[in-house]
Amino acid sequence: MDRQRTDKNEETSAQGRPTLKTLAFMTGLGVTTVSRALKDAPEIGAETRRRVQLVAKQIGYRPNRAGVRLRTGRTNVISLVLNTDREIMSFVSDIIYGVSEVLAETPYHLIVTPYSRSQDPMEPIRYLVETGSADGVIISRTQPNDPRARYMLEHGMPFATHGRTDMGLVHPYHDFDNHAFAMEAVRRLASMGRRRLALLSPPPGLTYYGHTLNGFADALSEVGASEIPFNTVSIDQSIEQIRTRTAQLMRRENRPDGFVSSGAAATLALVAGIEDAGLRLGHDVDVVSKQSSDLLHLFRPQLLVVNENFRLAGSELARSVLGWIGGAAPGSLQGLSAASHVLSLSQAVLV
Amino acid sequence: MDRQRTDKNEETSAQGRPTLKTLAFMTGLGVTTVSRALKDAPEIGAETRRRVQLVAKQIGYRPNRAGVRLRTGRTNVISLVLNTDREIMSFVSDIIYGVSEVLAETPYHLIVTPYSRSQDPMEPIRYLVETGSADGVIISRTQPNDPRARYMLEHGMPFATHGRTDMGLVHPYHDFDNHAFAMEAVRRLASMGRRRLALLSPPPGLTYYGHTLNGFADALSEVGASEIPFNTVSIDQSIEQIRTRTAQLMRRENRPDGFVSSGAAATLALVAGIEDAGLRLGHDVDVVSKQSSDLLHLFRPQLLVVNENFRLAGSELARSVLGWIGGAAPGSLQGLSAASHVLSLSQAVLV
DNA sequence: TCAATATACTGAAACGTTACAGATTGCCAT
DNA sequence: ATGGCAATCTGTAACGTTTCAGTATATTGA
Repeated sequence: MDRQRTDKNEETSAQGRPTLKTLAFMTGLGVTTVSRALKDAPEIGAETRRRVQLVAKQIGYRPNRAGVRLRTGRTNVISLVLNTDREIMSFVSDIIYGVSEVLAETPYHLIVTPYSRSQDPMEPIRYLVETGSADGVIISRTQPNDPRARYMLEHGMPFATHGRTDMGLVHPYHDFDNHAFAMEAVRRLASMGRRRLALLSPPPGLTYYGHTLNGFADALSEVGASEIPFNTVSIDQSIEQIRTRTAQLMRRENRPDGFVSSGAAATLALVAGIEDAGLRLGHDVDVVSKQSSDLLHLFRPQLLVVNENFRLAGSELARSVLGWIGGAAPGSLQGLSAASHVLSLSQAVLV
Repeated sequence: MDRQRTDKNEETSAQGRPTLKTLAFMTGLGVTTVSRALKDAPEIGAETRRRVQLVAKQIGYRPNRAGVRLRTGRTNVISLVLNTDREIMSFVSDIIYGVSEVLAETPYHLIVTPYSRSQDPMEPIRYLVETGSADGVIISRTQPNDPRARYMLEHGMPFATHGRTDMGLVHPYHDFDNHAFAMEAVRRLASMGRRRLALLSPPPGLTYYGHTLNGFADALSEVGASEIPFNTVSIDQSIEQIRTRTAQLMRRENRPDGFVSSGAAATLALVAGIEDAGLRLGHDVDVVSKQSSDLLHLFRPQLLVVNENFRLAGSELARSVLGWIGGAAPGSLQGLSAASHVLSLSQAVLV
């Protein structure tokens, strides 16, 4: 009996880390009271509440995530679902930071749930919903009729999409105004005297493909320019594909004198193709490209750019999911980033 | 008493998702037996084991993470700690995918724990260790004397570092052989007749800064070339900084005729600076650069590159942490990626 | 035949949290 | 006095898992 290790309440001895029981012992209260005092429940006396919170802060109490999760089902996790193959590099990095920025102020952790080419995009979503591994989900590469969004809506999993859907269902999203981008781009090219324009489009299938195409078409008729079809490639094709197709196109009789490109990496390939055909940027042809980090003007000073801020998108998406989880109406959590005007070298500073 | 909802074991009614209790009911065994059967414990009969595992697979049983975590303390989480400001875009995206690839085969989730410029790099580490939020940690931007590594070692938190330390402590790491890279780069430049070489170095403070400098110096003396000091900038400075400093350098009397650059984005700025000074790449000066995605040759075909595979690094790091968690000796979980030979345009294909 | 022993299984307790259903106290109206 | 009623506080159970300390049955050795 030298060691009273048998004592069930081992408050006195070396604790790993404080729990509600520790706090209860220190304050002389019951764990229930402590639990409630910490979350500002109304039936706790004002002084008790303050006292408990003070002690909790002093000893650095942090609720045990597993305990909370087991009891309540809340995971305090937001999952970002990413495609391993096709996702843009800067997108991944910026959006993660954007999301993190918002989550940092909250008890939420960010878990990254990847899926690869070979997998059904639904698979990670089903996993998250079935196992209840997250309180909210952020997805990208959104489609007009997106089964992932439909599924999560049906199963009551809060989520936000990067890009809009078009299924008549309402859910939070954040989107870049690609319609406006395409229009601005065409207008700019037209103002420079370009009349035969081609579009290096987003991947068909994604919603913003349509937005971009429409903006492009709307502006074409507005300015009275004509389209040179270039729909054999899109920005998620390989560098080599884009480059050779562009070169082919530029060697044709009726070649474009202006391009609108929806992706920065693709623009590198596009310009390479143009130059392969012996043509000069800013002379024979002009290119307006979206970019998400301010590097294109280093590549070719003649490039015209519109900046898309993925970090902002990440923050907005995070705020949206949290909002939905917090009970806000999903319809009130939708946002569109306006496309800036087209910037040339001297103006190109990422917002 | 129409609804026998009061029945404590509600096995019969609609379950949310199967638990051990569900399995126990279905098999007619106790939960303990089921739990053990699922993890191939020796004291379970062979047939029972098979039967339980079959049923578990059939109904898609997945252990509840919160339950396991609460009981055992194991989180089944690996945390990737990233700097929000300075981390390279492609690094973030590739390393995440590399890690994910390995974790996908396991019950582990990947959580991203960011920290920003304003924060102490130790803060996220302390958080992870104190709250026990992860079973293993991956850190980057490793320093020769790295307090994070020391802290985790002291507190028994398994981790792996991207880059080596130099504190006489042994822990898993994965590193790119930057010494070899610098040597190869210098040799190549020398073989092209370049004699006055400058180094656009990694950020001082990080371990691979030293490795790179040593490799550079070793090769210089090997080939008998001389160094033009260029230590006012490093690759994590801003594009503008690098560009203007480079232009300044290139306007000097004794300017370099060859560069070794440790980062792709920095190389863009470097080349811009070179051209600002009116000099031509491949003519007045040659540049060997590391890159992690195969874009530099689109930028300037004359660029010489060495590829660093961050995705591979991510996989290796993940494997290392898992290995350590699994009980392997930390000293056996260290790896070095050999630097490939310097590639010119025609050869430049990312491994 | 009996005990010893191995084999195959089981119930109860615990991890830390929250929700439910009380308890205790003081105060007020009756 | 007494009942009623806020205002505060508390014990117990439960979430799903693993571990501890068993129990029951069959098998063996004497």
